[in-house]
Amino acid sequence: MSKPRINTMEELSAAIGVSRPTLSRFFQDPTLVKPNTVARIEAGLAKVEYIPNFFATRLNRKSTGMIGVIIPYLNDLFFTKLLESVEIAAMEAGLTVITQCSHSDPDIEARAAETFISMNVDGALVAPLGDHSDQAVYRRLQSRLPFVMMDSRPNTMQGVDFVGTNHTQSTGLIVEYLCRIGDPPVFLAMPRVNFNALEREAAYIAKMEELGFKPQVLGTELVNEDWHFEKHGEAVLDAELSAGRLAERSILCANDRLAIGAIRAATRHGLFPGRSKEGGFRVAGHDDYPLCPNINPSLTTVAQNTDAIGKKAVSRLLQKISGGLSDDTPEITLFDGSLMLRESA
Amino acid sequence: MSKPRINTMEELSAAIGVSRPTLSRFFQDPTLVKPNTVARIEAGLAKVEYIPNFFATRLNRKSTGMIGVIIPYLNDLFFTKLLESVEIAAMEAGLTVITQCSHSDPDIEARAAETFISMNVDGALVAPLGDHSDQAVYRRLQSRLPFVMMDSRPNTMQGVDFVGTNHTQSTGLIVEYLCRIGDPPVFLAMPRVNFNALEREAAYIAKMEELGFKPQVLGTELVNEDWHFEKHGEAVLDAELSAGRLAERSILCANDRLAIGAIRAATRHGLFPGRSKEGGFRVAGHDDYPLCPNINPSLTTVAQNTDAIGKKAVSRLLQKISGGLSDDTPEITLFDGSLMLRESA
DNA sequence: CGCCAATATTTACATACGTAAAAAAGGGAG
DNA sequence: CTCCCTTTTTTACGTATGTAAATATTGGCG
Repeated sequence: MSKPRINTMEELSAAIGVSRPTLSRFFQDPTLVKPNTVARIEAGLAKVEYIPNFFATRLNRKSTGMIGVIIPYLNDLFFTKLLESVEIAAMEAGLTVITQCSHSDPDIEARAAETFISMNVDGALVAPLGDHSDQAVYRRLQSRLPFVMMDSRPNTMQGVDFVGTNHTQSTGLIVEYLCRIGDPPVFLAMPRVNFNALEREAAYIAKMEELGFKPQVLGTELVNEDWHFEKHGEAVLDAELSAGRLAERSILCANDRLAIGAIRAATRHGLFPGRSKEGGFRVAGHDDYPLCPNINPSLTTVAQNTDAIGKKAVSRLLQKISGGLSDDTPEITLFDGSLMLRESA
Repeated sequence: MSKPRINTMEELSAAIGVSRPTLSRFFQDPTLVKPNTVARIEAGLAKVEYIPNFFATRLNRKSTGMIGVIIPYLNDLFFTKLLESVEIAAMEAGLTVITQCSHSDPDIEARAAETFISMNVDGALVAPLGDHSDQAVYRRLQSRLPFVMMDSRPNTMQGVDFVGTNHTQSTGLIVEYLCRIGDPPVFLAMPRVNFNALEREAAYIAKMEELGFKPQVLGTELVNEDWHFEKHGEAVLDAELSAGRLAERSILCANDRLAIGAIRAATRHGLFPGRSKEGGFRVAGHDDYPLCPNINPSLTTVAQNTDAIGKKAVSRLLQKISGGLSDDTPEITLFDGSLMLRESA
């Protein structure tokens, strides 16, 4: 059952009668070794238990075959979807992904960056924490590694490669839809924890003005710091409804989690958002959170293409790693959002 | 702005006039070096940019200070909460966590295990994939590393350290509650993707029989493999309600995501689950998914103590790593669930 | 001023493997 | 059988650090 365990290539070399450098080449790429020898090595490996040491193999290589990924939160299905897309794309490219989560803490984010540097990762992918994270960290990563930002981008980081959503388009899309089908929406803003919050808000205002409507933004004051979006949305809408406002309006929420809270507040006030009845009370969100189709009513929203963002971030990082770029102009890729029409608006 | 970059301890030694072995000890623990020298080193470090190489530092140590964690899914807030708890506990213990996600794929899970072994991690924490994962992988990890399983445990892995929830207690608790306040519940089972599914189902049956009621289990046939719990719950309940059954019953769902789907099906049939009206239609879940308080109606459920599970798993692993265990009897720790009374039941 | 203990440095070797160059072996063609 | 080319082995050094032992230095104290 349990084969003899061999710890080093040296021992393995002695055990199966093939020289260590040949073994080294074999483990890097078996095609570098004659088929005859490959067969001999594989026969030998079948009889013992040996795994090359991860650290030792990477210590003296120009490339470690690893990339570092930092995401700000784990308890958010948006980042989780993004991470999944990144991990799968990286795996297909043969890279080992080292993931670190900032857990809402800029210090942890900074430490993660140092860890990546000390690991000699080939590159780093970062979804930033928000406006309270230390941007020196990003600059430092950028100066030392192939580096791509995802999802949101500090406005002081213009010179960096970035992959995200075109919030002007995506927010504009749903504003236009809401205005076309019914009353122009008010905007339930999210706490300004990151830069997308401001972009969406600005996009809402711009589109409303373009259509000749007066924008109205609610809930910009930060209720709490803890990303309790649902509670925030619920509290803001509850206050409005209690004051006798908004009961016949359309409400565009800056993200789906706010919308989930808003719907809950509405229901408690006896309102059931929906697009069935023309012109009535409606709620829409942004992001296409995985639970949107399953809540009551299912949430009309605009989907971010997390899959495309993750894939593109990895492929762009690979480009920068391979270094075959004629110019090093930062590339900004923004994917369009797509309308997900469901019951709530 | 940019300090001279120094890549090796050797260079650093030359640059600031302190011997390399002293620097080595300094980076491992500054208290091993005289305060005077510490000050000299820190003054030197302030003038240059240097980070010890992660791999080199770990190559020749008995302990790498790293633990590997495998979780089966990323897009599930339960695992995400568990991972968060684990990461924070590990961080407090000064460990570097290497996280790998199986992405529903036993092959990926197996590869992750090999990666951990090749990295010489000090120990591994695994939340298994379910009944289609290769249990040889777990045995292999167990034979080579301090190893603790979390969340769910294959019944063929009895001799392993395990930390999870006492499903007999937790499920019993909510069954007892539902029976006490209203009609005895039917059980909406989850697709049998893991071993907890069976435990909860068995616990439901046992408690019902203990209370003198006839158990009734629905939805054991696997609708899909993809953990689309919400769709499964919705489909099963929709079928029942369409057939004119269950409209006045209480429904205990094997987990909250099923319950979310069940509530959606109910709402579409004009039913609004709640405990306000005694004895009417009710829906309850299991796990205390983060969104439970925010859906409509908010979901009555029984909370798994993910925080305690994560902390305990880490501390148990640390015990095994330090090796100060008089016996090596596997330890099974099961935390009780706690009732979260909300609107739905 | 000299001694002792604490600390630092020197020296040397270890970790597990990558990599390059030179030497040896093997295999096929003539 | 010999030559030539390919592949493998040998040899040696490199990667960045840990660690142990011997030696040197330092500081405090009598």
